[in-house]
Amino acid sequence: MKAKITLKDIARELEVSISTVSKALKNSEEISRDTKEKVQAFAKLYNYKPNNIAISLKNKRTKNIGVVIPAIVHHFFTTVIRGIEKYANAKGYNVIVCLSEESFDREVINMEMLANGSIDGFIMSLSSETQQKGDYNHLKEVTEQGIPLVLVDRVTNEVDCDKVIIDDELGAYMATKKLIEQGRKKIALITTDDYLSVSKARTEGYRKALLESNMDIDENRILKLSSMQMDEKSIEVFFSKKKVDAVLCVNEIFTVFSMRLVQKKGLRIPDDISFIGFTDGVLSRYANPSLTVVAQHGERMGEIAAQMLIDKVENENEEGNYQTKILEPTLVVRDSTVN
Amino acid sequence: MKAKITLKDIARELEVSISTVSKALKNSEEISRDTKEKVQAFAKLYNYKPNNIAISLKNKRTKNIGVVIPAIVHHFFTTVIRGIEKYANAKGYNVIVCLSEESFDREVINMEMLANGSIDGFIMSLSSETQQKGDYNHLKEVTEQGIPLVLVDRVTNEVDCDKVIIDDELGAYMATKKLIEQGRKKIALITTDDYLSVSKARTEGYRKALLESNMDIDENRILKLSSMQMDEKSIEVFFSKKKVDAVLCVNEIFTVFSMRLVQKKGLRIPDDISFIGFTDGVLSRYANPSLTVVAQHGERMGEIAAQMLIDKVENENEEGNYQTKILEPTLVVRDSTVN
DNA sequence: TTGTAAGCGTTATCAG
DNA sequence: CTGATAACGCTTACAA
Repeated sequence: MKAKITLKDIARELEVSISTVSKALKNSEEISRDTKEKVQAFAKLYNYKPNNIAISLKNKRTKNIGVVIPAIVHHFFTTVIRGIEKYANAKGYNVIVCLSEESFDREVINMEMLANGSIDGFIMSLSSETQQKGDYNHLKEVTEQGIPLVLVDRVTNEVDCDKVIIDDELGAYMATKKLIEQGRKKIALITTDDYLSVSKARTEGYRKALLESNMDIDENRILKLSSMQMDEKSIEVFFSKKKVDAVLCVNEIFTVFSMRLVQKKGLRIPDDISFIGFTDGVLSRYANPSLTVVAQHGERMGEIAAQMLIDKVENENEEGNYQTKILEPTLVVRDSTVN
Repeated sequence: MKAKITLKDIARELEVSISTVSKALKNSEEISRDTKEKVQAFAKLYNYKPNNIAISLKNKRTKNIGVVIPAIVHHFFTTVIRGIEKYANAKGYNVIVCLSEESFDREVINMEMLANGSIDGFIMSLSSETQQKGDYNHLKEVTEQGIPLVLVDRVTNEVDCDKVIIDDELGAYMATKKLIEQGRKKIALITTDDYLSVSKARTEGYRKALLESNMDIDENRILKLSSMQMDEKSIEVFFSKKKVDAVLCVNEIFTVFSMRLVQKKGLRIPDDISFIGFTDGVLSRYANPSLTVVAQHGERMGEIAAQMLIDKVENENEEGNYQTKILEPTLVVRDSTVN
């Protein structure tokens, strides 16, 4: 086992000073061609690589960005991470991922862990428990410390920082409009509790589209479920009681589960009943029939968030002056709606 | 903006030395009750938290573990990460995730980036390109440097280190046996190129089960696809040409896609044709019909890997002496097979 | 009981 | 052209 070699080691072996080695490796003008060659050759031979930690301490820059998200077994978040990784890596940054698992406490703990010097900035999406509590002190603290923060998808107005979201209201509006255009009269909405910022916006888009078409909103056709776990029972009860000819769901899983349910009852999709979901993931693509969805462009969101963050990290002058980037959702039409 | 406070700041304000502050905060016996109280109160007031980077430099321990995986938009890897996070966080470690995106070069770059002091150890799963090339020098290098490494799922014999895998051969064997027991005679296998360690093992399990039941192996019933992208065309061609009554696929996507295909041709699942896939993810759970799968217990694998790694990190004495943990797969029977 | 100093690996400033 | 020194923030012998 050959342990990592340091500047000191090189200096000792070559009988020069540490600073000479440091400069030589940086190809400094100050150092003679001779010495530089000697040092560089030696360094290459022993595969010298500067120690990141030491550099971080010196520069007060870690080149790490902290990502705190509620869950990772969700296709959407997975694409966001991918986008972040892509941009961050290209810029020489590493991504430290922490999962809050929808828990407020875990979110706080993770942030504190990272805020003590481990990262240069945060990208995060709020846990549902945090949104429910409405307690954002942990976010305010990091921003007050001057650590840049970018909120993605699940955001709040209570914190001043950069944000990247998609226009969820518009997405739901587009989807609902689509269903109306296809002549659907009884359009249901399966969503989660309103404290989730995105669900709330989607519900509004749904209402807006109905109102605009002079269709009345039947509150009985709106099913609100917990965002924490999959509540299959409630969905079953819902479909056994309500007669609807179209359904908009706020995520893939609700949609696919519902589709299977109504198919078992003998309904044909999209002939008897249409479905539109949110998130353009594998579930949608490979469902049977394939699912029409509102695509959220998670990867793009991740990239933009990373870009905004790294911008702030590298130009600390432009503090304040926060932006909210709103991406347009896209309707991806597949077989669960009439074409 | 109140920037982070350091020991130095506290020392200056309280007019004591830095080491006194350090000791006081650690409740050292050496320090008088008075001073300790004063220092601790002040520290609490200004919310002092030690700087992780400085501590890392001092201890030569980062409390970070590096995870390099081929992809994140794969349910299986996602569960592995979750398992790693769970154990690592409980032990006070952060997880730095890097994606190789199935590319050898990205794998190498990421590892080099992290190996220069950013992490205490690696958990990784080989990219398919790496397995194809068979070039493992980047892994050997880190182990030679004394950085602990745990390989997960996609492993190689060429590198001496801890490993966690599931018994893929057994999984495929169990699945195939199941199909045979149900009276299936023409069992197809949809897999990926053999250089992927897991695919190879699964193919062997499939063969073994057939041989054991004195069924002959029709090579035409084995379809090998690229592991890099989803090759829908080939699957379509395959099913248009072959008559089979059961299919074992090495992942969820192949399975679900195939199921939809044959359903469109009017076949009924599982009456006319049965399906078994690998990976117990959302796709399987919410497919129609729900999918019988070989569960790989990714989360458990992640936890075990994290445990093995942190063990090695914290007891560097027990170097060498590598183990390979082999988990048993489980057959999760759902509706795509006769029960 | 408190403080000084060295060290972790680098870089930057300044003197030689 | 080269090297000593200080500094980043912290810990820990060792002095005082």
